[in-house]
Amino acid sequence: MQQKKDASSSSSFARDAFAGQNTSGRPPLVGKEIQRLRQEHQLTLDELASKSGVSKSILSQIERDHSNPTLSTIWRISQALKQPLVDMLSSGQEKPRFEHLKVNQTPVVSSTDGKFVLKILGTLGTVSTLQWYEFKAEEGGILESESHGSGSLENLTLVSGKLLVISGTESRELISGETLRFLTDSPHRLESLGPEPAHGFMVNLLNSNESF
Amino acid sequence: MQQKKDASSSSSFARDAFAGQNTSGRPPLVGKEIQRLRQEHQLTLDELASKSGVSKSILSQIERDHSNPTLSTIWRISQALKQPLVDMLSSGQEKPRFEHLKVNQTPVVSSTDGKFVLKILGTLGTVSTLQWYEFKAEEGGILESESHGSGSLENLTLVSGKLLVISGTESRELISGETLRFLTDSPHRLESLGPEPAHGFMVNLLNSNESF
DNA sequence: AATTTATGTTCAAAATAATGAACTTTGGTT
DNA sequence: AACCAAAGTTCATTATTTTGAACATAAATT
Repeated sequence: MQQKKDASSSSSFARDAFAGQNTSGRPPLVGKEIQRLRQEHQLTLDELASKSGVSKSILSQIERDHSNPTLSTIWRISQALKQPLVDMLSSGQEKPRFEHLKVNQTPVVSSTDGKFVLKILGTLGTVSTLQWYEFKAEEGGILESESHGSGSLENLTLVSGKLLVISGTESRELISGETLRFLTDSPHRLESLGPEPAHGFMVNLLNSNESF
Repeated sequence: MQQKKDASSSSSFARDAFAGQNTSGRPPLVGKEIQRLRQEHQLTLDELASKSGVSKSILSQIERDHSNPTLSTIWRISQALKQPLVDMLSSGQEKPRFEHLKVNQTPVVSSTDGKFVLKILGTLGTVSTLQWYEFKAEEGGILESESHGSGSLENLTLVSGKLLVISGTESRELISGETLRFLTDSPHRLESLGPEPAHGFMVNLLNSNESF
């Protein structure tokens, strides 16, 4: 008899996890989340094992965080549970927690030529992860932005006018009433095509560079 | 001499990746992305190895997708590169850059008398903690809402018209261009005072105390 | 060109994740 | 309670990742 595997594998995983120069945080513990999802789908370990192609024994250990799964293993599980891999990993981590907003002074930012005006309506989050704006731009008004960091998302709704949106190599044209959601992890640019002034709203989700 | 490791480990990783019942897709290939990030940070394999605590030999293999890294390994690398783990994984799988909602695809909610129209522009959060809207209400249009849960916050910006906001026992009158922020942990009510239609924008932060 | 230095790749061994079978536990039924 | 079936856990083995050292390759200096 050997009490080797489970007990020691568990502790060695923990050691492994904390190795290296990293002082803060730890690798995501996906066990709870996987178990939750599995139960939500009303699957037994055997069923998930056959769906995912991952053995039930390792599933059992992963759910209890007694094993340090391989990328391909996590991926196969996420596929079987129809859950984006990325969501599964981030779920264990901190959720955005909301804090109270400071008084809104509605600061205004405008392009150098004054043709593009941005009104900051609100900001939220400990690391300013969310901001929303109203914008007005006369014909030819341009707003150029740097990357907001990987994973950042911009949500544009055009109330009136015509707007050209360029992000990375792609571009879209928006007409009145339309909404566009796009990644802003690369420089991007908004241009009012006129003839009537563009007017709309924008909600930006900035990806904080927290551990996750 | 054995030509085992690199050659066969590569192919066995591939086999592994496609095993199981999953028919479509494949696990994210993080190699390219990791290499890109490392070079962006101007790090050598040795340097990244010492920063991350992951041996340089395995780094070399991971960058060439000759190994199927462990969750903790990827995590340590992502930490050293100051890159959210989740971003690193999703970078391989192309996400649509744009999501373009045409006018008629934007979900609309309206009051029974049709005088208050709410356009849902976007939602965010795995537990739907954030939503934003555009609204238009002709004179007399009323929107009644239940409590959104304690700690929930509503952010209203009025573009045009006049709006009466009642939350709990308090009430405020908003005129064009103003922004109001208030707690919605009790039933509340918006009323367009006219004569011109009220038009504005709303960002709601729902405080979800879900158990996870 | 030869020598050193820096960077990346492969090797052999050690560590551990993954597997299938055996075992235990849980819940329901007679 | 004894039995049974279903679900989860542990066991022994195998397959792979991970490691540190040796090796190879490229770049710079003499």
